Amino acid sequence: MSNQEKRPKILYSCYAQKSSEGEQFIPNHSVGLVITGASEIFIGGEKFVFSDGDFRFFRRNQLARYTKYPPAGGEFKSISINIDQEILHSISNEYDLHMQKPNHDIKGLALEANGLLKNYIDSIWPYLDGNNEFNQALIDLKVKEAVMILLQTTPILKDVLFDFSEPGKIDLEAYMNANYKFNVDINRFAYLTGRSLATFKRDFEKIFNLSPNRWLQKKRLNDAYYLLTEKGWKSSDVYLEVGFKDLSHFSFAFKKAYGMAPSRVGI
DNA sequence: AGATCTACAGGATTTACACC
DNA sequence: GGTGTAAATCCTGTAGATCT
Repeated sequence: MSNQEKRPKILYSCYAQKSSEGEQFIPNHSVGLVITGASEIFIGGEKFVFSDGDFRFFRRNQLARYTKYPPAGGEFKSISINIDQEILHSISNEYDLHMQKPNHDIKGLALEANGLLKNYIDSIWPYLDGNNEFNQALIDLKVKEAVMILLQTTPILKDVLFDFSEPGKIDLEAYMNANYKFNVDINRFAYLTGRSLATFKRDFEKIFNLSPNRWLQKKRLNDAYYLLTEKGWKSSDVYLEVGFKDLSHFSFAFKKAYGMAPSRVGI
């Protein structure tokens, strides 16, 4: 029951803001290029830095926190190609390619900027402006081409690309403590820890004695309390940092938990 | 301006029940 | 036992109003 969301397979991003931060769930393997600007990406304790002309690969099923920096007076530009499971399955069947042994060490990779990749990206350009005008089969071929180039230039990725396993039942306590700041829904946490929604909630209750959302909010409010009292942050800076989406709800929840409004706690 | 409160839709949790 | 589903209930996220 992996929830397939509709996202374009070939994506051109362009940001002019001073620096943009965010967090994102990466559902599919992706390969791409930073055209101008720089980006920092944190995935599972690892930090990746990419800038102009760097090719990169990211493994699927990961939570990432990123910051994009446009060059002085310019825009951050990048291209990424989403490699979905369907296409990988068909390549696996067609060319009899299979994973030898699972490689979980690779979360992301800087790829060598060779001629194959450069020419491939050049050939992608026509696909970027005409929105949905392109035949799906044509786009699928381009994604397929990307996979073949990756296999040719970076053979170790074979054990990542053709790893079709779903996330196993991993240690819930460790995973949640490492990733609770990601403001993603419970369904996703359940999938990423290898459980159905029902089992996830039951296991969660056993370990933490709280339902997932209550525990998440307690954790986040705890962090907020620390930042407000020890670090002297303003509540308008804190609420996003700890994973709340809205200042009004943050102050409401905070007051309910600590008995006073966040702006009064630090004093 | 930032901070707080209120009301409501939709998402999350609880409860109950069927399956193996 | 452990597991998935459905309905009722509860709660969070959100917009807009109000306060400081």
